[in-house]
Amino acid sequence: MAEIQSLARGLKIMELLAADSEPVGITDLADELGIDKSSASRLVQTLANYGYAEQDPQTRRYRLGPQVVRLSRSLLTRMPLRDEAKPFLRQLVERTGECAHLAILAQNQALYIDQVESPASLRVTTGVGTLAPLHCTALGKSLLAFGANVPLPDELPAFTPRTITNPETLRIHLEEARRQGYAIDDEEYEYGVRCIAAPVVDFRGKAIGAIGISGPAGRMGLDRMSTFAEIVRQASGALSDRMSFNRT
Amino acid sequence: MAEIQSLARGLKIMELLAADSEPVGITDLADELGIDKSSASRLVQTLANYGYAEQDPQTRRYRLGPQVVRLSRSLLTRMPLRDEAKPFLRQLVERTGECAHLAILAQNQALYIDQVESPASLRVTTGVGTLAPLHCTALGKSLLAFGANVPLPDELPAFTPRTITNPETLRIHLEEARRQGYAIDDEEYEYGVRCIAAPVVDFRGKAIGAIGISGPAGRMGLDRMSTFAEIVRQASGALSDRMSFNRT
DNA sequence: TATGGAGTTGTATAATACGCAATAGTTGCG
DNA sequence: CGCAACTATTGCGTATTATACAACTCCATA
Repeated sequence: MAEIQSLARGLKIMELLAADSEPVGITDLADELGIDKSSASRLVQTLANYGYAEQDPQTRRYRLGPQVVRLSRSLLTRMPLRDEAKPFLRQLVERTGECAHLAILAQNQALYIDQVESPASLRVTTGVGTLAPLHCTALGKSLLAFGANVPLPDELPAFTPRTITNPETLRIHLEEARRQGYAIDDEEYEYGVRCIAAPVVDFRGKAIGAIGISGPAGRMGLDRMSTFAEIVRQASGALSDRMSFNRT
Repeated sequence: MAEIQSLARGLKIMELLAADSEPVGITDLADELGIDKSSASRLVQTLANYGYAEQDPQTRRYRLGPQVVRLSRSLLTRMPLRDEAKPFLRQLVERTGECAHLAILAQNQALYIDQVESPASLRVTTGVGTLAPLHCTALGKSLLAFGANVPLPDELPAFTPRTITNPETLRIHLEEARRQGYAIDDEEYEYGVRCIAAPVVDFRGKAIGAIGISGPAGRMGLDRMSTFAEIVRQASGALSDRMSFNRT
């Protein structure tokens, strides 16, 4: 596991640039990485040469460059799951009136890779590229419950009073989700937001992703949850079938 | 302009991974960069360690990793222009029934950074992260005509018979766009697709981006173009006003 | 005008990434 | 079924290359 130091440092710089909402100065970068200013300067200049960083001409500080957007698109458009899922996401919005999302597993979190927005003016959008925890989101739970060899998170941080923080409770909860074929997030991640999601499975029945809907608790009343769940489950099933066909 | 070699090589590898739709092997990477296989292997391993590359367990080949999606989102969400533009994009879709797009200048090309889809089943979508040439798209022409110090492209490749390939013709065309306050793409980039776009300008009147609509030529008849142009111009003007206010 | 802070550049050193060669693992063909 | 050709990975000595230190420049501020 030989690691190229200067490449690793460059990647870390990109992450620092991404983490800070304000442009970052060379000195800060150098301090955070524990390297000299000169090294940081040259690394970030190299990033800038290739469009991965950008220098604010005024402040001489650096922020992320537009090249990362291109790479992201390249990855997303080459993802068969994403293409196949799109019509189902649209269908979900049409049938439920809520925003629909598609996520995959990345770094042991749920990575949102597509979204179709609801026409309602009050809606729950989650930008493409967002990472969310597995234990308190409907998409995350679907990935947990139906994924192959997905370990339970070590920590179960609480985001609202309803977040499940006990591993044993979560285990039972996931068991339930497996039985039902779908997972629910009942204001466990964000106040006033409920979600329903179901896994997209491959030919082995293991999750390669998850799709679901999110909406304000007002519209996603508990009485309507089972109806919505059925709609989501249908869509995820049909999408899973399509994905299995694609397997060579 | 000292460049860190191994970081540059790592970035180039990411671009190669992005360019190929199929996963790429170490040997190919090494050949294309003109370096040894061992170096390529170690570089791509480092990328993989940080989530910027992923190894297909079956073929041992590499593709882009999910980390780039995160970086992209981080960049896009921190872009004030994008937030401000969203309602105007929605408004454009509402008023014209066509897809609306937002682009900025990146690497002397038009980089699409947001999109709102039309509800019509026949629609012209351009994924976020797409790069398009400046000389034959409405958004690109807007950036060219109203940008500060944007050089005319050296080459004007033809994509359709209507593409403007003569620099002098383009110059006059841009002059016209400047006078009108908007730019048109009349099937110059893609058959059957017409676009109208106008610049988003800062307090100096220089373009920081452009918004516009794209639709099938059938619906975007030449008789309706001036109506649509007025709608786009209004939206871009209002958005420009908002962006000027934000300037400190 | 001086001063303190920023980022960039010059340079010698030594760490580091490099290429070569050998190994291990896989696919394909006879 | 076994050999051959190809793949990716690892060990290792060398020299390139990235590094840290320091000098320098550019700005803002006092």
